[in-house]
Amino acid sequence: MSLPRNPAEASRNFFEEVHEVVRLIPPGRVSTYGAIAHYLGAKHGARMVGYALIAAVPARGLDAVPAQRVVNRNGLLTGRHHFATPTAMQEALEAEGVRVVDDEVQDFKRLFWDPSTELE
DNA sequence: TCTCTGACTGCGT
DNA sequence: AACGCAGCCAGAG
Repeated sequence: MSLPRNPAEASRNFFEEVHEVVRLIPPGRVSTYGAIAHYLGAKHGARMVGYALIAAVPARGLDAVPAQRVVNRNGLLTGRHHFATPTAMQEALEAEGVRVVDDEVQDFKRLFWDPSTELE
């Protein structure tokens, strides 16, 4: 599309894309900021994906945007501090059957869900 | 308008 | 293998 867009609208659109991808992550599976950024064309840094989630949860809610399923490339729950409580992210994951020990997703390599591969 | 910081990642030393 | 640096873009002071 060649419609002129304001910067504010462009970033809002990016947020929407992130929300949609995160929503596609199956329960009990996890993905990473970098994988999502790569799937969206890697135009935006992986940081922007995380930044989008900060706005995503308060706006759409954890039910609409399961942000707990997005961790960093090491499988660490780096964003737990942004949840209601420090343990909310871990509890949400464990409720789906994902084992979390010391802020680290167990069996991360097996549970990893890459949108570029799984979603085609 | 400039500067700093941040739910990150990959590459070079 | 470990550490440091730069790139990514947006929002706050």
